[in-house]
Amino acid sequence: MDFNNQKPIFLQIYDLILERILNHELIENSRIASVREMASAMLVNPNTVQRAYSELQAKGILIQQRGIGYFIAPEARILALNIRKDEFIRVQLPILLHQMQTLGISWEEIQLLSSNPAL
Amino acid sequence: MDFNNQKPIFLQIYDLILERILNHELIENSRIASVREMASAMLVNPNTVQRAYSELQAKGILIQQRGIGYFIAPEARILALNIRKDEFIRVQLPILLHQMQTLGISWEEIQLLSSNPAL
Amino acid sequence: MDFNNQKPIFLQIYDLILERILNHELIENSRIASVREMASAMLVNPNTVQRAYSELQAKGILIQQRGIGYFIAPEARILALNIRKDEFIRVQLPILLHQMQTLGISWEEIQLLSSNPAL
Amino acid sequence: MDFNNQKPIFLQIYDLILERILNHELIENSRIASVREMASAMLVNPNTVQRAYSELQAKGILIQQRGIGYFIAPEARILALNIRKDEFIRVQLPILLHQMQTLGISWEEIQLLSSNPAL
DNA sequence: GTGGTCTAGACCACT
DNA sequence: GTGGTCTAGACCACG
Repeated sequence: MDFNNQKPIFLQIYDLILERILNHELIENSRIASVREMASAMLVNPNTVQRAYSELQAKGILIQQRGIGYFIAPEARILALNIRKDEFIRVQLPILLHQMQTLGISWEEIQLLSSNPAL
Repeated sequence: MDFNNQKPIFLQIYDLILERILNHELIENSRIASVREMASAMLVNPNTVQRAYSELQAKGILIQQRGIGYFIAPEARILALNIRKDEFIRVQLPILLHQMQTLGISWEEIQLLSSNPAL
Repeated sequence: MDFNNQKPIFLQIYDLILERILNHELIENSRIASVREMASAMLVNPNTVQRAYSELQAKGILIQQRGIGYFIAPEARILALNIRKDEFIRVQLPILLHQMQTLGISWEEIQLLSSNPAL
Repeated sequence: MDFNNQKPIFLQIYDLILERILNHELIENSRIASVREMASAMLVNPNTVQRAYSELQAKGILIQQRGIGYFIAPEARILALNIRKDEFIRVQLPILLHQMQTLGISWEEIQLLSSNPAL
């Protein structure tokens, strides 16, 4: 967690969970840490975690079981992939292309820069 | 101007001016519209334009001549290019690479997607 | 049982039993499954079933015979009908009427929609 | 506002605004009271109003203009109507039909009850 | 124990 | 002034 980031903490948590699902660190159908557990693990207020969980539930990534906790949805990974991929194509790719054009950078240059170990 | 965007308006103006300099729509050494002119043209609060101009001045893109107005710096275009390129390499490229990895997208796929006319 | 529903599980059980009495699936004066039996049949915490039974007992639908179990009250069906009908007229009908007014839906429209086989 | 209601306050506010748009009490394109104004008018915490506004924004009913406030979206009324109508057909109508069946109530009876002035 | 909501009060960026 | 986020702490219903 980066508290000095401009990105809201609840979104950082949201992204972190998405990432962990993609990484297979969080397994479908398994239970995820309770709101309170996650909050104390991340040194964050439970409300903040709650908000991240709610958004994930709204997207179908998490499923709440009353009085028990949140679970990773059976189809969470594919959903997460689609959400991320969709956002990538819809938002980030156009920006990338636009920048390449105005900055006059070619695909060759980018791939060259990408092989820089410092990244 | 997209006022329903999450990007601050002053940053949108900032980017717009940078863009216009790169496009040769704004010529080095020429005068740029006054804060008030720009503000009324964009239906925006003058404070907002002021902030964009100030940031551009801090980066050396604009030069203020007291009592006269703001001018495009002689070396504005090359500066603008460097600012953008630097930010691209330092910030955006690493994110891009990370996403490609977690989403399992290859350069070939990206270039394929990029040729989509909808973008 | 729909555990991903916003309706509390104990209420779902409560309604289910009422429904079965109205359907003649549960017969007056007969014994209903014990709390533990019902709980394990429904994969639910016994506390949850207990609460449903208690509410039904409070309304006179179930009768507890200590050490033996719960029984469907002799007049359970008529009671259930009245409870439901009363709640319908007191609570649901006014809401329905209000919605019809603000949404501009007429009785004819509703009856038309109702004949939709998808419902 | 009914603080002793089981329905969350933020949802009550959400519904109230929807209702006012349908009633033409809130006009499209006009500004709605600021979060703080609404909060003090309703004797409620600003966070609670904030949440209601956010949900309305997510549905396209409200539009935020940075630093200025929230506005009723141009197409707010039609959107509100659709949201409500959709929910009515998807959720409430099936329940109504089901109840009519189990309670043995006919359309004639309902319309008779509906003309009761006490409602 | 679980999550859901609310308040009070704070700090921030933006207009 | 505006909204957005966060914390701390409380209370509630549910299992």
